[in-house]
Amino acid sequence: MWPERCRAILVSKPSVMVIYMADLLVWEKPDLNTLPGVIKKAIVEGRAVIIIGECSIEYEGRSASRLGNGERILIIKQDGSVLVHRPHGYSPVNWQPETSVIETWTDDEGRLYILAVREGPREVLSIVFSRVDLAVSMKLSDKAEFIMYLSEAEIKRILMDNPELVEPNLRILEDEKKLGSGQADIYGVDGNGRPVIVELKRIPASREAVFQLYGYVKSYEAKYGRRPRGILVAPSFSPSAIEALQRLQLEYKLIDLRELYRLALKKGYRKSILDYGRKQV
Amino acid sequence: MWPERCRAILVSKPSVMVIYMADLLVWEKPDLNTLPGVIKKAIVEGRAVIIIGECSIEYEGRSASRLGNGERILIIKQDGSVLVHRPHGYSPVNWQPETSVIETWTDDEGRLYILAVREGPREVLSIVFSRVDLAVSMKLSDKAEFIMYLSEAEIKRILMDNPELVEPNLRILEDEKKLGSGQADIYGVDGNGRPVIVELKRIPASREAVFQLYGYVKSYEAKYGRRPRGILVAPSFSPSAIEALQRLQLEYKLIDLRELYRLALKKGYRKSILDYGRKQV
DNA sequence: CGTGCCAGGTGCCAT
DNA sequence: ATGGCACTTGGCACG
Repeated sequence: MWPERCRAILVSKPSVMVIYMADLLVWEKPDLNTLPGVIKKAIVEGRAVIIIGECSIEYEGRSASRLGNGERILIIKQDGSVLVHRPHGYSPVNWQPETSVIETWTDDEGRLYILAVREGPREVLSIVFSRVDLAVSMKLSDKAEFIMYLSEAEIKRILMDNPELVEPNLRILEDEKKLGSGQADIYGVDGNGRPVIVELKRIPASREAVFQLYGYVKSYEAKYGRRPRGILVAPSFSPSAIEALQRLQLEYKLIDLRELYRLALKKGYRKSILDYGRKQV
Repeated sequence: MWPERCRAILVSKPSVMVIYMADLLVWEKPDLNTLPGVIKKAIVEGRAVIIIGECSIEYEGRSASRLGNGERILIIKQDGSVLVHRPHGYSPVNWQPETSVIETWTDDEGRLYILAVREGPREVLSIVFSRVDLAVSMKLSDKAEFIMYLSEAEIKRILMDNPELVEPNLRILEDEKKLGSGQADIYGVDGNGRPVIVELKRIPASREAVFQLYGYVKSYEAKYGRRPRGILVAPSFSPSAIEALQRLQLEYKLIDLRELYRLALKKGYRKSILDYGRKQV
């Protein structure tokens, strides 16, 4: 049933085991009393910890939550970030961001307490394990650079190199022009010398985006005494966005992300992976 | 150095091991060729998989990204959701939501490929492991109910039970009144019979919240021919929010989340955990 | 530190 | 499916 190169070891009752390798330690069915030491040592040495077992959770901070007993995966990273994952879904059910300080101990009944505390705002995450099936401690080395394509920043770069994609004869004057409390994505002048403010969205534009653009237009008008054109650039527009655009006398321009991506691919000589596993027709 | 109840086993060269328990299997330094079978079997049986090792990642979908070799933690959950975590931070560096379909194989050079593909929108996540230190497969049982306190929904419930916290003599008429494209949090009438629209924020209110409220007020006016009062209720207000409130002739009301939480505690007989680990003064 | 704003935002619920 | 919006949003940049 299992690949033949795997050996299977049946462990019928709780036991404790450490497999020691270069930088990975594994405890199977550990005595919970040993884990506070494991966790503290890991944190001191910059190691990450994974604990799999049955726990209950309380959180209190900006909000508050409670979760009864269940089997979950806990990850404590080197920087103090904590994640608790249930068996389903993308999001952790509870977590603590990286600035948290971790305390851990066991009580008389052998339960393992893990407390992740963060200040400003004060938030407390309390995890109590009644049973641990597996604990792993590891030092991860990961120095690779993460490269993101098609972010709003990259789209803006493409549009600023090719302003005719927004409007013919548009001349870019300024990137991230400060206006009022925020900053306009792109500022320039059109073929008739009229100032143009461009707000760019890489996702379908909602009414919020229109208000954002409107705020820049109003700030510009208040500052320079001249009403600029305002153009919302996005791959699509919600009905409420279009209604608001018309009401506030603003313009909009569709962009085709695929087209922009082809442009980026051409410039960067990158190969698409989107066809992986696609059904052959 | 380690707690004395732990046994340490030194593994000097790659080997393959399975620890079999009720519902948890562990492979240490597995031959990568065995892992596609492990993963496929896990998915079929509704088990989650954790793989720790060195991998590179490509993603393409709504955006696109690339990440070179590094040591990471991969989680594949029962529902097809995939998370890849680097050694630092709260967020996974790459992921795939729960609807993804997972394919996995190895190539001639023994590298492990894991492809998570999602449709609508089509997104492809490709993970290639060149080395795996640990693989875990487990069936997690977690039926507990997650209870969230102090969400906006709970705050609204408290305010609707105690409308005087918003304004004396306020009478609530409607919850989530549909107005235009969105819906106002609370709708009622004040002591003088004038309609009141309340927009509630559980976080510091920004200018966006003011525009949101303004949209509801305008929609109400357009629909009923009468300008209602608009009250923004929040724990604090940004300067730009206050400026916008005054410009648009809207009102605002501070709420004290702690006070509301005490109310909720009193009703729910819950005990705060915020004092855990706080320094004694 | 707060303020503003993007994010492959995610999640929930509505039509 | 799309729209509207809250979220312990997280994350970054900037003053």
